[in-house]
Amino acid sequence: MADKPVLTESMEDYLEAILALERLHKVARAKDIAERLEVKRGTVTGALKSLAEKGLINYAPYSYITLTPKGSSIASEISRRHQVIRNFLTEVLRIPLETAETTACRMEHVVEGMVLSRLVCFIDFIHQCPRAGNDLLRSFINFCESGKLKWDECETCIDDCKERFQTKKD
Amino acid sequence: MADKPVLTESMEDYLEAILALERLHKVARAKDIAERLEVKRGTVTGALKSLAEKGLINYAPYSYITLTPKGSSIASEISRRHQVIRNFLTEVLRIPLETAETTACRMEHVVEGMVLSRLVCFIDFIHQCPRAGNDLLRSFINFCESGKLKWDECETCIDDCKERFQTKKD
DNA sequence: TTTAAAAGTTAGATATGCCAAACTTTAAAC
DNA sequence: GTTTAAAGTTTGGCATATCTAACTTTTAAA
Repeated sequence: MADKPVLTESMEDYLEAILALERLHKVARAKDIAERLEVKRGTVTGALKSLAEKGLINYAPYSYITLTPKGSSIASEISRRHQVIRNFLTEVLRIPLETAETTACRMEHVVEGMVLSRLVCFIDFIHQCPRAGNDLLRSFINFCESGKLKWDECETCIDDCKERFQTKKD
Repeated sequence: MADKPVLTESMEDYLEAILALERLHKVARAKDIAERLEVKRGTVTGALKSLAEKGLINYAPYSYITLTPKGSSIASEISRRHQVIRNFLTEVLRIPLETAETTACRMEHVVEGMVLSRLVCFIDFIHQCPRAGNDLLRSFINFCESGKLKWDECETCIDDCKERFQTKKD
Protein backbone atom coordinates (compact mmCIF):
# COMPACT_ATOMS: atom_id res chain seq x y z
CA MET A 1 0.00 0.00 0.00
CA ALA A 2 1.40 3.36 -1.08
CA ASP A 3 2.31 6.14 1.34
CA LYS A 4 -0.47 8.15 2.82
CA PRO A 5 -0.88 11.33 0.82
CA VAL A 6 -1.02 14.61 2.71
CA LEU A 7 -4.63 15.68 2.57
CA THR A 8 -6.27 19.05 2.96
CA GLU A 9 -8.79 19.48 5.76
CA SER A 10 -11.49 19.52 3.14
CA MET A 11 -10.46 16.16 1.70
CA GLU A 12 -10.28 14.73 5.21
CA ASP A 13 -13.85 15.90 5.76
CA TYR A 14 -15.01 14.13 2.61
CA LEU A 15 -13.33 10.88 3.62
CA GLU A 16 -14.83 11.06 7.08
CA ALA A 17 -18.29 11.69 5.66
CA ILE A 18 -17.96 8.78 3.24
CA LEU A 19 -16.92 6.48 6.07
CA ALA A 20 -19.91 7.52 8.15
CA LEU A 21 -22.28 6.95 5.23
CA GLU A 22 -20.72 3.58 4.44
CA ARG A 23 -21.38 2.56 8.02
CA LEU A 24 -25.01 3.63 7.63
CA HIS A 25 -25.81 2.37 4.13
CA LYS A 26 -22.85 0.23 2.96
CA VAL A 27 -22.18 2.79 0.21
CA ALA A 28 -22.13 6.58 0.06
CA ARG A 29 -24.16 8.72 -2.32
CA ALA A 30 -22.99 12.12 -3.51
CA LYS A 31 -26.21 13.74 -2.39
CA ASP A 32 -25.79 12.55 1.19
CA ILE A 33 -22.18 13.67 1.26
CA ALA A 34 -23.32 17.11 0.10
CA GLU A 35 -25.96 17.31 2.83
CA ARG A 36 -23.60 16.15 5.53
CA LEU A 37 -20.86 18.62 4.65
CA GLU A 38 -23.30 21.38 3.74
CA VAL A 39 -21.92 21.93 0.26
CA LYS A 40 -23.63 21.79 -3.13
CA ARG A 41 -23.80 18.61 -5.19
CA GLY A 42 -21.51 20.00 -7.86
CA THR A 43 -18.79 20.62 -5.32
CA VAL A 44 -18.93 16.99 -4.25
CA THR A 45 -18.31 15.71 -7.77
CA GLY A 46 -15.03 17.64 -7.93
CA ALA A 47 -13.92 16.34 -4.56
CA LEU A 48 -14.77 12.75 -5.50
CA LYS A 49 -12.66 12.98 -8.64
CA SER A 50 -9.76 14.25 -6.59
CA LEU A 51 -10.09 11.48 -4.00
CA ALA A 52 -10.39 8.85 -6.74
CA GLU A 53 -7.21 10.13 -8.40
CA LYS A 54 -5.42 9.69 -5.09
CA GLY A 55 -6.67 6.12 -4.89
CA LEU A 56 -8.73 6.74 -1.76
CA ILE A 57 -12.21 5.96 -3.06
CA ASN A 58 -13.80 3.72 -5.66
CA TYR A 59 -15.63 6.07 -7.93
CA ALA A 60 -16.91 6.26 -11.47
CA PRO A 61 -19.42 8.83 -12.76
CA TYR A 62 -22.96 8.07 -11.57
CA SER A 63 -21.73 5.21 -9.38
CA TYR A 64 -22.06 4.65 -5.70
CA ILE A 65 -18.98 5.49 -3.69
CA THR A 66 -16.92 3.28 -1.40
CA LEU A 67 -13.57 3.74 0.30
CA THR A 68 -10.53 1.83 -0.90
CA PRO A 69 -8.47 0.11 1.82
CA LYS A 70 -6.12 3.08 1.83
CA GLY A 71 -9.01 5.55 2.02
CA SER A 72 -10.65 3.51 4.71
CA SER A 73 -7.51 3.49 6.78
CA ILE A 74 -7.18 7.26 6.61
CA ALA A 75 -10.86 7.85 7.26
CA SER A 76 -10.78 5.61 10.33
CA GLU A 77 -7.82 7.49 11.67
CA ILE A 78 -9.61 10.82 11.29
CA SER A 79 -12.75 9.40 12.81
CA ARG A 80 -10.76 8.17 15.77
CA ARG A 81 -9.16 11.58 16.23
CA HIS A 82 -12.65 13.04 16.26
CA GLN A 83 -13.87 10.60 18.89
CA VAL A 84 -10.90 11.06 21.18
CA ILE A 85 -11.16 14.82 21.07
CA ARG A 86 -14.91 14.77 21.58
CA ASN A 87 -14.54 12.42 24.53
CA PHE A 88 -11.92 14.62 26.10
CA LEU A 89 -14.11 17.69 25.68
CA THR A 90 -17.22 16.05 27.10
CA GLU A 91 -15.76 13.73 29.74
CA VAL A 92 -12.91 15.84 31.08
CA LEU A 93 -13.72 19.45 30.31
CA ARG A 94 -17.46 18.76 30.58
CA ILE A 95 -18.28 20.74 27.46
CA PRO A 96 -21.88 20.26 26.21
CA LEU A 97 -22.09 17.62 23.48
CA GLU A 98 -23.06 19.96 20.67
CA THR A 99 -20.17 22.34 21.25
CA ALA A 100 -17.85 19.37 21.74
CA GLU A 101 -18.91 17.95 18.37
CA THR A 102 -18.34 21.11 16.38
CA THR A 103 -15.03 21.76 18.12
CA ALA A 104 -13.90 18.18 17.52
CA CYS A 105 -14.78 18.58 13.83
CA ARG A 106 -12.30 21.42 13.61
CA MET A 107 -9.66 20.09 15.99
CA GLU A 108 -9.46 16.67 14.35
CA HIS A 109 -7.44 18.15 11.50
CA VAL A 110 -4.79 19.74 13.67
CA VAL A 111 -3.76 17.28 16.39
CA GLU A 112 -1.05 14.86 15.56
CA GLY A 113 0.03 11.57 17.07
CA MET A 114 1.64 12.54 20.33
CA VAL A 115 -1.06 14.96 21.43
CA LEU A 116 -3.74 12.45 20.56
CA SER A 117 -2.16 9.62 22.50
CA ARG A 118 -1.67 11.90 25.48
CA LEU A 119 -5.35 12.80 25.36
CA VAL A 120 -6.28 9.13 25.30
CA CYS A 121 -3.99 8.50 28.27
CA PHE A 122 -5.34 11.46 30.14
CA ILE A 123 -8.96 10.36 29.79
CA ASP A 124 -8.04 6.84 30.92
CA PHE A 125 -5.95 8.13 33.77
CA ILE A 126 -8.69 10.41 35.08
CA HIS A 127 -11.11 7.50 35.03
CA GLN A 128 -8.74 5.00 36.64
CA CYS A 129 -6.69 6.89 39.22
CA PRO A 130 -8.31 6.74 42.67
CA ARG A 131 -7.20 10.29 43.38
CA ALA A 132 -8.93 11.49 40.23
CA GLY A 133 -12.20 10.01 38.92
CA ASN A 134 -15.62 11.52 38.51
CA ASP A 135 -15.69 13.22 41.88
CA LEU A 136 -12.52 15.13 41.06
CA LEU A 137 -14.23 16.24 37.87
CA ARG A 138 -17.25 17.28 39.93
CA SER A 139 -14.96 19.46 42.01
CA PHE A 140 -13.60 20.85 38.77
CA ILE A 141 -17.05 21.86 37.55
CA ASN A 142 -17.72 23.45 40.90
CA PHE A 143 -14.46 25.33 40.58
CA CYS A 144 -15.43 26.45 37.07
CA GLU A 145 -18.73 27.83 38.23
CA SER A 146 -17.64 29.45 41.46
CA GLY A 147 -14.15 30.41 40.33
CA LYS A 148 -12.59 29.16 43.56
CA LEU A 149 -11.87 26.06 45.58
CA LYS A 150 -13.79 25.32 48.75
CA TRP A 151 -10.77 24.67 50.97
CA ASP A 152 -12.91 23.74 53.95
CA GLU A 153 -14.20 20.75 51.99
CA CYS A 154 -10.78 19.52 50.95
CA GLU A 155 -10.12 17.40 54.02
CA THR A 156 -13.34 15.39 53.75
CA CYS A 157 -12.84 15.21 50.00
CA ILE A 158 -9.46 13.52 50.48
CA ASP A 159 -10.82 11.28 53.22
CA ASP A 160 -13.73 10.21 51.02
CA CYS A 161 -11.27 9.53 48.27
CA LYS A 162 -9.24 7.22 50.48
CA GLU A 163 -12.35 5.47 51.77
CA ARG A 164 -13.59 4.79 48.26
CA PHE A 165 -10.23 3.33 47.40
CA GLN A 166 -10.26 1.04 50.47
CA THR A 167 -13.74 -0.20 49.57
CA LYS A 168 -12.75 -0.76 45.96
CA LYS A 169 -9.70 -2.85 46.95
CA ASP A 170 -11.94 -5.75 48.06
CA MET B 1 -15.61 50.32 17.46
CA ALA B 2 -17.14 48.31 14.63
CA ASP B 3 -17.97 44.62 14.91
CA LYS B 4 -15.13 42.18 14.71
CA PRO B 5 -14.92 40.87 11.17
CA VAL B 6 -14.76 37.11 10.69
CA LEU B 7 -11.18 36.43 9.73
CA THR B 8 -9.57 33.52 7.94
CA GLU B 9 -6.90 31.55 9.76
CA SER B 10 -4.37 33.15 7.48
CA MET B 11 -5.42 36.68 8.41
CA GLU B 12 -5.35 35.71 12.09
CA ASP B 13 -1.80 34.52 11.62
CA TYR B 14 -0.79 37.84 10.08
CA LEU B 15 -2.35 39.81 12.94
CA GLU B 16 -0.64 37.62 15.51
CA ALA B 17 2.72 38.04 13.78
CA ILE B 18 2.29 41.80 13.62
CA LEU B 19 1.47 41.93 17.33
CA ALA B 20 4.57 39.91 18.18
CA LEU B 21 6.76 42.17 16.04
CA GLU B 22 5.21 45.30 17.53
CA ARG B 23 6.13 43.99 20.96
CA LEU B 24 9.70 43.44 19.79
CA HIS B 25 10.31 46.57 17.71
CA LYS B 26 7.33 48.91 18.22
CA VAL B 27 6.44 48.50 14.54
CA ALA B 28 6.33 45.56 12.14
CA ARG B 29 8.15 45.32 8.83
CA ALA B 30 6.84 43.29 5.91
CA LYS B 31 10.10 41.39 5.64
CA ASP B 32 9.91 40.19 9.25
CA ILE B 33 6.30 39.17 8.85
CA ALA B 34 7.29 37.14 5.80
CA GLU B 35 10.09 35.40 7.70
CA ARG B 36 7.92 34.66 10.70
CA LEU B 37 5.10 33.15 8.68
CA GLU B 38 7.43 31.56 6.14
CA VAL B 39 5.81 33.16 3.14
CA LYS B 40 7.31 35.34 0.39
CA ARG B 41 7.41 39.11 0.63
CA GLY B 42 4.92 39.53 -2.20
CA THR B 43 2.37 37.46 -0.36
CA VAL B 44 2.65 39.74 2.64
CA THR B 45 1.85 42.86 0.62
CA GLY B 46 -1.47 41.34 -0.44
CA ALA B 47 -2.36 40.34 3.10
CA LEU B 48 -1.50 43.80 4.43
CA LYS B 49 -3.80 45.45 1.92
CA SER B 50 -6.59 43.16 2.97
CA LEU B 51 -6.05 43.82 6.69
CA ALA B 52 -5.84 47.58 6.06
CA GLU B 53 -9.15 47.48 4.17
CA LYS B 54 -10.73 45.81 7.18
CA GLY B 55 -9.40 48.58 9.41
CA LEU B 56 -7.17 46.25 11.40
CA ILE B 57 -3.76 47.72 10.62
CA ASN B 58 -2.27 51.10 9.80
CA TYR B 59 -0.63 50.62 6.46
CA ALA B 60 0.44 52.62 3.44
CA PRO B 61 2.81 51.39 0.73
CA TYR B 62 6.43 51.35 1.92
CA SER B 63 5.39 52.30 5.45
CA TYR B 64 5.95 50.55 8.72
CA ILE B 65 2.97 48.60 10.00
CA THR B 66 1.09 48.96 13.27
CA LEU B 67 -2.15 47.52 14.56
CA THR B 68 -5.22 49.71 14.92
CA PRO B 69 -7.08 49.40 18.25
CA LYS B 70 -9.48 46.97 16.62
CA GLY B 71 -6.64 44.93 15.12
CA SER B 72 -4.79 44.99 18.39
CA SER B 73 -7.80 43.69 20.25
CA ILE B 74 -8.23 40.79 17.87
CA ALA B 75 -4.51 39.98 17.81
CA SER B 76 -4.38 39.94 21.61
CA GLU B 77 -7.29 37.57 21.73
CA ILE B 78 -5.58 35.16 19.32
CA SER B 79 -2.34 35.46 21.20
CA ARG B 80 -4.11 34.64 24.42
CA ARG B 81 -5.76 31.59 22.85
CA HIS B 82 -2.31 30.46 21.78
CA GLN B 83 -0.87 30.86 25.27
CA VAL B 84 -3.71 29.05 26.99
CA ILE B 85 -3.53 26.12 24.62
CA ARG B 86 0.24 25.93 24.84
CA ASN B 87 0.09 26.01 28.63
CA PHE B 88 -2.48 23.26 28.70
CA LEU B 89 -0.38 21.11 26.38
CA THR B 90 2.85 21.61 28.31
CA GLU B 91 1.58 21.84 31.90
CA VAL B 92 -1.21 19.29 31.87
CA LEU B 93 -0.53 16.89 29.02
CA ARG B 94 3.24 17.37 29.42
CA ILE B 95 3.83 17.68 25.70
CA PRO B 96 7.36 18.88 24.79
CA LEU B 97 7.47 22.63 24.21
CA GLU B 98 8.21 22.49 20.50
CA THR B 99 5.30 20.18 19.69
CA ALA B 100 3.08 22.21 22.01
CA GLU B 101 3.97 25.39 20.13
CA THR B 102 3.22 24.07 16.67
CA THR B 103 0.01 22.43 17.86
CA ALA B 104 -1.08 25.63 19.61
CA CYS B 105 -0.44 27.55 16.38
CA ARG B 106 -2.96 25.36 14.63
CA MET B 107 -5.45 24.95 17.48
CA GLU B 108 -5.66 28.65 18.26
CA HIS B 109 -7.89 29.14 15.22
CA VAL B 110 -10.44 26.53 16.14
CA VAL B 111 -11.26 26.82 19.86
CA GLU B 112 -13.99 29.21 20.81
CA GLY B 113 -14.89 30.90 24.06
CA MET B 114 -16.32 28.12 26.18
CA VAL B 115 -13.60 25.58 25.43
CA LEU B 116 -10.94 28.17 26.08
CA SER B 117 -12.34 29.22 29.43
CA ARG B 118 -12.69 25.59 30.46
CA LEU B 119 -9.04 25.02 29.60
CA VAL B 120 -8.05 28.00 31.71
CA CYS B 121 -10.13 26.66 34.59
CA PHE B 122 -8.73 23.19 34.22
CA ILE B 123 -5.13 24.35 34.38
CA ASP B 124 -5.91 26.46 37.46
CA PHE B 125 -7.84 23.66 39.07
CA ILE B 126 -5.09 21.10 38.57
CA HIS B 127 -2.60 23.51 40.15
CA GLN B 128 -4.82 24.47 43.07
CA CYS B 129 -6.75 21.37 44.09
CA PRO B 130 -4.92 19.44 46.84
CA ARG B 131 -6.05 16.16 45.33
CA ALA B 132 -4.54 17.16 41.99
CA GLY B 133 -1.32 19.19 41.67
CA ASN B 134 2.02 18.30 40.21
CA ASP B 135 2.27 14.92 41.84
CA LEU B 136 -0.98 13.81 40.24
CA LEU B 137 0.51 14.88 36.93
CA ARG B 138 3.62 12.88 37.75
CA SER B 139 1.40 9.83 38.23
CA PHE B 140 -0.17 10.66 34.90
CA ILE B 141 3.19 10.65 33.11
CA ASN B 142 4.01 7.38 34.77
CA PHE B 143 0.70 6.02 33.57
CA CYS B 144 1.45 7.27 30.06
CA GLU B 145 4.78 5.54 29.95
CA SER B 146 3.86 2.27 31.60
CA GLY B 147 0.29 2.10 30.31
CA LYS B 148 -1.05 1.14 33.71
CA LEU B 149 -1.59 2.38 37.25
CA LYS B 150 0.52 1.08 40.10
CA TRP B 151 -2.33 0.19 42.44
CA ASP B 152 -0.01 -0.82 45.24
CA GLU B 153 1.24 2.74 45.42
CA CYS B 154 -2.22 4.30 45.55
CA GLU B 155 -2.65 4.12 49.30
CA THR B 156 0.59 5.93 50.11
CA CYS B 157 -0.13 8.36 47.27
CA ILE B 158 -3.44 9.33 48.85
CA ASP B 159 -1.87 9.48 52.32
CA ASP B 160 0.92 11.72 51.05
CA CYS B 161 -1.69 13.89 49.41
CA LYS B 162 -3.53 14.34 52.69
CA GLU B 163 -0.34 15.00 54.60
CA ARG B 164 0.73 17.69 52.14
CA PHE B 165 -2.66 19.31 52.55
CA GLN B 166 -2.40 19.28 56.36
CA THR B 167 1.04 20.88 56.20
CA LYS B 168 -0.14 23.46 53.71
CA LYS B 169 -3.07 24.49 55.92
CA ASP B 170 -0.74 26.19 58.45
C1' DT C 1 -43.10 2.47 -21.73
C1' DT C 2 -43.12 6.93 -21.58
C1' DT C 3 -42.22 10.65 -18.66
C1' DA C 4 -41.10 13.38 -14.72
C1' DA C 5 -38.35 13.94 -10.68
C1' DA C 6 -34.18 13.08 -8.37
C1' DA C 7 -29.39 12.55 -8.51
C1' DG C 8 -25.22 13.49 -10.70
C1' DT C 9 -22.19 16.16 -13.85
C1' DT C 10 -20.25 20.06 -16.27
C1' DA C 11 -18.93 24.71 -17.22
C1' DG C 12 -18.02 29.20 -15.91
C1' DA C 13 -17.37 32.32 -12.09
C1' DT C 14 -15.57 33.95 -7.55
C1' DA C 15 -12.54 34.16 -3.45
C1' DT C 16 -8.49 32.93 -0.92
C1' DG C 17 -3.77 32.31 -0.62
C1' DC C 18 0.33 31.22 -2.25
C1' DC C 19 4.62 31.64 -5.60
C1' DA C 20 8.10 33.51 -9.05
C1' DA C 21 9.98 37.13 -11.32
C1' DA C 22 10.23 41.72 -12.76
C1' DC C 23 10.00 46.18 -11.20
C1' DT C 24 10.13 50.40 -7.86
C1' DT C 25 11.24 52.73 -3.77
C1' DT C 26 13.99 53.47 0.21
C1' DA C 27 18.03 53.49 2.71
C1' DA C 28 22.84 52.82 3.26
C1' DA C 29 27.60 52.67 1.57
C1' DC C 30 30.96 54.80 -0.81
C1' DG D 1 25.56 62.95 -4.48
C1' DT D 2 25.82 58.47 -6.91
C1' DT D 3 25.31 53.96 -6.73
C1' DT D 4 23.93 49.68 -4.94
C1' DA D 5 21.61 46.52 -2.00
C1' DA D 6 17.70 45.66 0.69
C1' DA D 7 12.93 46.06 1.25
C1' DG D 8 8.61 46.52 -0.79
C1' DT D 9 5.35 46.16 -4.72
C1' DT D 10 3.17 44.47 -8.88
C1' DT D 11 1.86 41.20 -12.23
C1' DG D 12 0.65 36.88 -13.89
C1' DG D 13 0.02 32.25 -12.75
C1' DC D 14 -1.43 28.16 -10.07
C1' DA D 15 -4.11 25.28 -6.68
C1' DT D 16 -7.95 24.69 -3.68
C1' DA D 17 -12.59 25.06 -2.74
C1' DT D 18 -16.70 26.83 -3.28
C1' DC D 19 -21.10 28.49 -5.87
C1' DT D 20 -24.82 28.89 -9.64
C1' DA D 21 -27.07 27.30 -13.46
C1' DA D 22 -27.55 24.47 -17.27
C1' DC D 23 -27.32 19.93 -18.75
C1' DT D 24 -27.31 14.58 -18.54
C1' DT D 25 -28.19 10.22 -16.54
C1' DT D 26 -30.70 7.28 -13.60
C1' DT D 27 -34.60 5.91 -11.16
C1' DA D 28 -39.15 5.59 -10.08
C1' DA D 29 -43.99 6.75 -11.01
C1' DA D 30 -47.86 6.91 -13.93
